[in-house]
Amino acid sequence: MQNTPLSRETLLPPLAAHVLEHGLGGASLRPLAKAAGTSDRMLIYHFGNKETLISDLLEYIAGIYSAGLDAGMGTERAATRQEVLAKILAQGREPMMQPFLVLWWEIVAGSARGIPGYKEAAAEMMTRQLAWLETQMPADDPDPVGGARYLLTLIEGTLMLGAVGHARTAREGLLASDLSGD
Amino acid sequence: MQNTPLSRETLLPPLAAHVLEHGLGGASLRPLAKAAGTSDRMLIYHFGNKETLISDLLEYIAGIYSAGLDAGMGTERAATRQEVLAKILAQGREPMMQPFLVLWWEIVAGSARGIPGYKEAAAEMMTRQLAWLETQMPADDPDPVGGARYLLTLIEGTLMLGAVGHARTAREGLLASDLSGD
DNA sequence: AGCGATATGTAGCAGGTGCTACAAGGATAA
DNA sequence: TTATCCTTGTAGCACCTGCTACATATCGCT
Repeated sequence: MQNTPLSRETLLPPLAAHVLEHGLGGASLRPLAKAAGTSDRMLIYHFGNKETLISDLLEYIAGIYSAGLDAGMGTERAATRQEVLAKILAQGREPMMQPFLVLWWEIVAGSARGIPGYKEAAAEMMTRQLAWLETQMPADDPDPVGGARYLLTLIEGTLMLGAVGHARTAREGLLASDLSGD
Repeated sequence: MQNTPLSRETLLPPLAAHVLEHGLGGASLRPLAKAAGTSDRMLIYHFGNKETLISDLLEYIAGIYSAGLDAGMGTERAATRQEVLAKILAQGREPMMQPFLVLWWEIVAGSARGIPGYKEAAAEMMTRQLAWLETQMPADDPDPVGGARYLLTLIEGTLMLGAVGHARTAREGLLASDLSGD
């Protein structure tokens, strides 16, 4: 009956799609299995238990995210930190990114609460974003490494405020800063 | 048997304590009721359903948080933005604040996902924190309103990075900024 | 052809979920 | 006293939870 052989590799993409749409918190085996065209029985068979399923899934999603960052990197370099910031925040406002952002806060929450697998995935994604951000810094930036960390802090703060309906607060805060870097 | 009459008001404090310790995600009626010394039956009776229970609880917790901010406000004013930032981040590192922070990310996640009641509570808490932050700005700050928004963005970004194990990244980022304000 | 390993379907278990039906206590008002 | 309303306890329902026992089916290998 099945056309494609079942394995972790073939299962993870539809599982990730389901989680991106419906979230991690309410993700239970039977809906997940349905999204992957299988049964809960098979998910347990291939992953052992739910906890490692979620861990593997988070790792996989972190991988997609990293790949997406690399792919979405524009060709021309920004000239100022403001431009870098504006470019990234604009990217975060794109509809395509929304499910990712929503899931992201769930991962942060799980990480803060110490749920197995969450902190690893979250830290991995942040490390990747930081590395990517360093490549995006202006060519003449006096301190690209520190600047990237500074911008990352501002970006995450802005995203958080946006998530709770305070996008305007963050925008006004950024306007009130100069971002000069020295 | 019961010494204190049951009502929303008497139920909310023990419920909030339970949620601060065990989180919102896994909070189900029977454990919540047990923490409050009642039965799930009574929780439904007094709140109607679980959704309004959680909404009321979030509102109540937001209230505690605001009160705590007011109470925790030091007497002497900081002289520079760096001092304000350092003071607040030090406060966020206190053990007493940890359950609150952990819960906070769950609220942010719920807000981002649009779960009823979460966005209201989160926005309320941010509004309060912003107002409090404005009162904390240095007396000679050139732009206390914008500066408070800027600092709030930095604070939340720092807290988020801390939640995912990147506290050091945020610290280095803040060192690389000057925070001057003009 | 026979055999063992891998893979999958069906059924089900023990426990948890939000919520409700029903009855009964207790206070209060007539 | 009787009637009424507010509050509470006991059972229970229908469903969902992760996971498992058991029986097949399918495959490569000898």
